[in-house]
Amino acid sequence: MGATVIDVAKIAGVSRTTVSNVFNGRAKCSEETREAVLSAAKQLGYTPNMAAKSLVTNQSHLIGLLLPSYVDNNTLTGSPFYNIILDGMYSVLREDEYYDLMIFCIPPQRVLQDVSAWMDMRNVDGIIAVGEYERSFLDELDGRGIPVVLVDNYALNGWGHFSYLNSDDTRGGYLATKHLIARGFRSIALCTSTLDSPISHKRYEGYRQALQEAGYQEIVLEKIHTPFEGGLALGEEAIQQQVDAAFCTEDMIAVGVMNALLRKGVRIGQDFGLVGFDNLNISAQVYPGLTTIDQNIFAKGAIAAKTLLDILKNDALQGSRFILPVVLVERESA
Amino acid sequence: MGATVIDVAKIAGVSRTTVSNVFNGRAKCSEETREAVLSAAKQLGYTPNMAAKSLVTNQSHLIGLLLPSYVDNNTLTGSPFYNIILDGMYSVLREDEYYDLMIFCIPPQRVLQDVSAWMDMRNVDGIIAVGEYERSFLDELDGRGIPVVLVDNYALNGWGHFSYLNSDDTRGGYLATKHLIARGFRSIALCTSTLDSPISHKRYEGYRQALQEAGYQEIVLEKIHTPFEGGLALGEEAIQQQVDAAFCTEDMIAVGVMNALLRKGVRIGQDFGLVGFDNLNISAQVYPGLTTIDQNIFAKGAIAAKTLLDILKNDALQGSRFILPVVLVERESA
DNA sequence: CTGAAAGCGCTTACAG
DNA sequence: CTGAAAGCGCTTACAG
Repeated sequence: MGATVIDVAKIAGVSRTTVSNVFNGRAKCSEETREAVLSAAKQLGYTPNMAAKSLVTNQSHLIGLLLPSYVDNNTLTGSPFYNIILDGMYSVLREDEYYDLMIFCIPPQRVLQDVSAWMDMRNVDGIIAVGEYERSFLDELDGRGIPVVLVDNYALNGWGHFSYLNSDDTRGGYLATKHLIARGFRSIALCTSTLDSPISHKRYEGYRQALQEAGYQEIVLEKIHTPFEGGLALGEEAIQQQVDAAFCTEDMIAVGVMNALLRKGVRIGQDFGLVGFDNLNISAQVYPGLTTIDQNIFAKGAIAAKTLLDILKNDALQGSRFILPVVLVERESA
Repeated sequence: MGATVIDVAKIAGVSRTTVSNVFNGRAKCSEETREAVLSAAKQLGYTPNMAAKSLVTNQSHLIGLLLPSYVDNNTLTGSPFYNIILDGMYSVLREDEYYDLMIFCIPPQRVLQDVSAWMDMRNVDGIIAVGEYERSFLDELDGRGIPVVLVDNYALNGWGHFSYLNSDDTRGGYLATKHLIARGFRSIALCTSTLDSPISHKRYEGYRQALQEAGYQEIVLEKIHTPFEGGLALGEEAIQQQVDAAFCTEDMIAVGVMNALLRKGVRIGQDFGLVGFDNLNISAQVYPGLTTIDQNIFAKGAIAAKTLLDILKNDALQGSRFILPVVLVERESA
């Protein structure tokens, strides 16, 4: 609130250097000195000022979290995915009170340049970036020289400061489609926003592979929109095309499809098989429950944070690529 | 990235004071000097370092956001409420690139003392606190001398640095219950986690008032749990008690109740009337759609942020109390 | 309209 | 094991 290292030094009867040393465990010092400093600090309610500390050490202990934009600008609201991944990150950061997260939601109008200036201004020690970004922006990120953890980004290697974290998207698509086939469905559509997104494309590849193995035909239904609303439209489409099952590349799309079908009186699980991807809370909350691919988003957030912290503390190397396993969670929809 | 005020001064051929003046619009200066400084800054890619700035001005341009704990520690995942309110806050902060948010999720084990030290360390300029807190912690918050905006907190007045933001919870409870009565339901339960929470209690008061006016009996069903799981149990309870309608104090509870009832073959909307509170996205995504009380959470977040910024800029006074209107959104569940 | 000097609260070689 | 001194990048009276 006000006490500085000088106040503590005065009361403890030592120099500021010693106070600093005690707090940072730098130089050895006698046990008495240590205790004198600590008790003086406690008495004064002393807390080191990060701004001052940051200025001299050039470490802000701040992590920048980059989140992609959404159609309607409300990144967080758009999908529960972000909640969960944030909770995962905080679960790790909490144990390391030292590091704080600063979120940069990047809406379409906000030029990436602004974001860059922002990171300069706050002097972030590291970055976690979720989703896909322009190549030139990635170049710039890498150019900062600080560690970056990329989550759900399928950019190829070649940068020195990036580490990658993905789910096994292809396998997820494969497992989902295999399950629908095993359940006896024969006309299985893929419902997605757009296959232009690398992540959707990976999931599509798994879908295609499973269909090929079974000798079935692929039916790709795309609809660019916010996930739920897109799903609503895709549900109508699925009925028109007379497919009897769908693998959706996101749970929220599946929830939209389900809603559209229930409205038409289709019995989900019997007449129509539906599998999502993510295992968001909502997939267990709708009725009938949604069968889906669990990608453990919470762990993803935790691992992203852990990876970055380890690199910052020189406990890990940059450049790793980590792929999280996925698993099918069977509920009532297929 | 590296350029300092000195580098800029050198290139522009002026003193650091002048550079600082130009950037902060402090003293008047000739147009030529201004341009020289600006172009030098641009050339060098200069961005003022917040840590240094903060150290001398004693303003961090950091806002601390306090979020309450959840049963399972995963604050954000627990309810989509937080997404939306965050989006609302960011919508305001984005226009004011200068301010950043730092989130403090407060799980049960994290002593409030730690949080306090944290705010000291980061030297936050202001605080937004969502939910209820211990009286002693509120005392301490007020004692910091920085502005605090309390959201969904029903603590009484008496502190000098607090401003309050609430929804019209009582009216919401009243509207919801009135609606169920008008729909012809006669045995209307209130489903909630606990009436010990002031916010639930306010909603309960509206419920009670409406019932009294109609001469109906109140039936309070409580279940302390995460909202959805609690709702599941409350749904069972509602069937046993043979009530024919329920007003739930949160949408997520209502979603749980709905799930439990659908599972028993109850036709929601016809056999059973259900009204929630919040108007989360999920209330429009489940089938049948959930009738609910809209409290415009996005606006709540935006207003909270705006209120704090205005106070920080001396454009507004502390101590205001703002109550947001609520409105009933009719869907299919009642 | 512009600049020299002091200082914000801390850490970091360096000397003792 | 401990301390005096310089310095991190900025702003702020104050003088001119």
